[in-house]
Amino acid sequence: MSKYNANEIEPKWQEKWNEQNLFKATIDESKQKYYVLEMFPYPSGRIHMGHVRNYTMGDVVARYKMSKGFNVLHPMGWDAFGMPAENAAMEQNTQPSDWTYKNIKIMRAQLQPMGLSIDWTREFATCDPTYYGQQQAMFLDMLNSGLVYRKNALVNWDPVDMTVLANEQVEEGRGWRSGAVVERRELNQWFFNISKFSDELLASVDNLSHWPEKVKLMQKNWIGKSTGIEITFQLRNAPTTHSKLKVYTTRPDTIFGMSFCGISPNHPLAKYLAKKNNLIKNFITSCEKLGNTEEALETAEKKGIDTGITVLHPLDKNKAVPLYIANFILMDYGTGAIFGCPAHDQRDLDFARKYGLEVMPVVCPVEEDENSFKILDRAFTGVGTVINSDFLNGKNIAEAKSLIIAHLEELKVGTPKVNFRLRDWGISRQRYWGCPIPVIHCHKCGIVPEKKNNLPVKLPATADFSKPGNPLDRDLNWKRTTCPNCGSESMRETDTMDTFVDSSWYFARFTNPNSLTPTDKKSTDYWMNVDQYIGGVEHAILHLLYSRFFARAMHITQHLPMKSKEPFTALFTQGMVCHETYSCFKLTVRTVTGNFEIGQEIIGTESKAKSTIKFLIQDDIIVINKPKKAFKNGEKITVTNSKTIAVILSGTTEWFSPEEVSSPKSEEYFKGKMLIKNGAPVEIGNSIKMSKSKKNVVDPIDIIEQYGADTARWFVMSDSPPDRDVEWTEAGIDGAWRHIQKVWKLCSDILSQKEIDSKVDPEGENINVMKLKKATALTIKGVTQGIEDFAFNKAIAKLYEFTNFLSKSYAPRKNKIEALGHLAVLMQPMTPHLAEEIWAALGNSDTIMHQSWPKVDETVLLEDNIEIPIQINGKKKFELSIPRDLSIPEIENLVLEDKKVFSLTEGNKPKRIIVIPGRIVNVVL
RNA sequence: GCCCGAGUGGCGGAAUGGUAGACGCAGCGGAUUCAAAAUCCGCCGCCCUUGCGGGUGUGAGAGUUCGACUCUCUCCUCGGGCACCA
Repeated sequence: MSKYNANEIEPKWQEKWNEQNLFKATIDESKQKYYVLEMFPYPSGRIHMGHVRNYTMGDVVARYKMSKGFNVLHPMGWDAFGMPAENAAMEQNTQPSDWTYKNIKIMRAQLQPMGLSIDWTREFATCDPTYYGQQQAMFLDMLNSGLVYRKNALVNWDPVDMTVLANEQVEEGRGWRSGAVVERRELNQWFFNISKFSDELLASVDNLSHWPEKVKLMQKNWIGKSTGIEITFQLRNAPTTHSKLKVYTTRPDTIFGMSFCGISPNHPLAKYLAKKNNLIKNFITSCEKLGNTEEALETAEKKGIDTGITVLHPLDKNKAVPLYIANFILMDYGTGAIFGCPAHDQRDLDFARKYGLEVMPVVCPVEEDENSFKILDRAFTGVGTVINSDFLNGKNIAEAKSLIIAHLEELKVGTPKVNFRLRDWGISRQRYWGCPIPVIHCHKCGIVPEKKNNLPVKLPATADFSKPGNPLDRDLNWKRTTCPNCGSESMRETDTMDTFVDSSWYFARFTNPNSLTPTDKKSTDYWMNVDQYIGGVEHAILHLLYSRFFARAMHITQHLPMKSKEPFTALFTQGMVCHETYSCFKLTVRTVTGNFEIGQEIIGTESKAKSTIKFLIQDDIIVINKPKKAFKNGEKITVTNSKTIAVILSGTTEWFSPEEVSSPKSEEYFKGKMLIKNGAPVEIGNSIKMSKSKKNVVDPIDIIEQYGADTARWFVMSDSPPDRDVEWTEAGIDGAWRHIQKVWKLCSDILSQKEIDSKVDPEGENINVMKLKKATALTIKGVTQGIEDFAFNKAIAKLYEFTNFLSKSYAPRKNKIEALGHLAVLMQPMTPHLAEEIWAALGNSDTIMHQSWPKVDETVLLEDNIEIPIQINGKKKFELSIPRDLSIPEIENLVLEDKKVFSLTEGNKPKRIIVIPGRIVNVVL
């Protein structure tokens, strides 16, 4: 046997697996199914380390479950619609579909060498008409069931991508993909009625017992349930069409502290007033412009305009407060109107201070005196006693709330109400590369659903990207059609669906990707739900919430069984793959002459220079404004002209990839890393998520070519817990590679060992066999537990331990061979190729995949004597070997009679002795 | 601002009320080698001690307990989520 050559061995086994169709999943009612799914990739063109980690985790689970006897479904597909394909089309003069399918081909070829146990016969891309046609069919069913509707709505408009974004896709006022500042526009849009399920989606989060708490909490917060009351106020001096104002509040207990009311600039009353009053009109216009930049959003001042209308207090006939239009009130939450109680709400307080409105506290903190309690610049939002509030005085907040709600209800001016932060899901996108919304605009019949027989509504094969905007809208050939209802000339809907729709049901489609309906009952009944779903935490809200909604909608439209309302039984969110970054600070400099010492700290003499200049060096000048690193490295560089200094005019950070840097040959130069091309020292930055922009990427393909898939798989699973970020290091991957070699060498060594060893004492041999059996049992236990708990790093630690143990064992050859077989089976989920190779070397002709997971032999774990730690006053002093099944009093006696204990206690009688059998003994003095 | 989570050797981490530092990486010493690589053996928290051994130690401080990395409270630092949601 020779060195383990992954490049030969891995493809060999992959071919054998394929020949035998080992991973093809078929319904078998006699076996228990297990559906493991990793979030499918976007076909960007190359796989990255994040994929390697994600798919290795899924593969470990899939292979483990297979060997546990489950009928495993482990599919793969492509989340293939979306903007990058259109951008590529624009930049490279190609078509989105060509670009996408080419990328899929490349990425499939890149995934294949990883040796994943995937049923590739189920593969599909969401841009396949066979997939999105079924999506359109479901859309029609959902339209029919009232789960889809169209409305005129203020939407987030991304001016760069020229499309609408969902609220969830706007991050800090910018488009999640383009980064462009989002504008508000009013457009006619398609919506999924996700908010209809707000309560249910919220409530059933608690039943997701195998989801990370973190994700559940994020979903809960996102849905954002609040309970309160809707109050109707009478207005005075208002237009007759708007004599009443509805306001939503969660703090009706503070109603006696009301000092103004406010409505959103988009409120119908505001719009009405704007028609008559230019000041109001201008104010509203300025509000729409405001809040466009990120800074404006953060520091936006509370502004308002007095409408001249007064609001009557429902419980205090003498009280009337002004009605403002205010920029901080959202139209799409509650009623778009509020009552302001400045003492107990920071926003209201800011507003009141600005406009000189009354601030009267109505809740007094317990430790304060109600007569002297004053609100300064911070609103009081804590608990306390109600004051200045008529019949509510002296009550606590909860009591006051229920009293006032009952009272307002009795007066018929209030209705208890629950509100949610979650809005309906706007899915219209003005893009080409997405699933067409299958409806037709007929000038006679209005909006008419396409007939199911005519599905899929296919995208035109090519699109024109020479102009901005939606190519579908310009493609009259495609757009023109006849009304399915009356046959008259009409136009297709040119909006396509948000790509999150595509990924909201792909897991269900995998159960039968060839079905002529979205799903079929037999397949979903058998394969659903996803038993283990694995992906990035970045999808904690959007994708996972949409999928939960879709599963419900699919149940209502009879595409999924009742049991699939929560489609993902267990969820695991893996951490990112990180790498340290390498950068140089590249400067534009102006040279100035002067008498300066090298290394001297100087102040920039040019007024344009913003920062204090630290040092500088040499003709072509390296100036670094982060001096620590520069200085350490300073010795290496000789300054030729000490009169030349540089003044920083501007600087940019330039990033370098790991391939571009190396360590200096001798550490005498400096510790750290340098650029290979010119020896310049680089600044080593924190380890952060691998990203193209920071260039801190390691290409999985290079790694697999160099070390093999098993090494890469082993490395990404070792060391770091899977839910945490893992740092990719050269030393780490080398270590993994050495271990693979070591296991293979161990296999060779054991097999080439002679059948020995007559010299060995029979009793000694017996002890070695027992030790090996015990180690085997402990390893099986540890690895099984590790995989079951998603603690792959611990499973791997056990395998390291066992390998080391086995390589030092003096047990006879036949026992070692048996142990080696166990090692191979236990390693199979992580390093399947190596496992197969060992299994074959041991003389087996069948694949190791058919080998079932070993069981722990508990009998060998029981020992007659156990080592038990002895503590004196809670501090461990030494260990004592005692017979396993002694009773507590027997242990006590044994310990008290022990010489060491006697000397440590100096003969004093212990106050107490605590015995935890099998664990510890604590002697308390 | 609000809500979560995490802080353990030089590094990744293990131990979730009972022996702190499993396992890996890096480092150090040795064997092998003409030499190197590879491999193998040993050491490896910190302080004192030639050694035996002792002390100390899980972000800081208090508390609960026979016993705390683990539970409670306060604080510090880092990471994440949400952010005019009335």
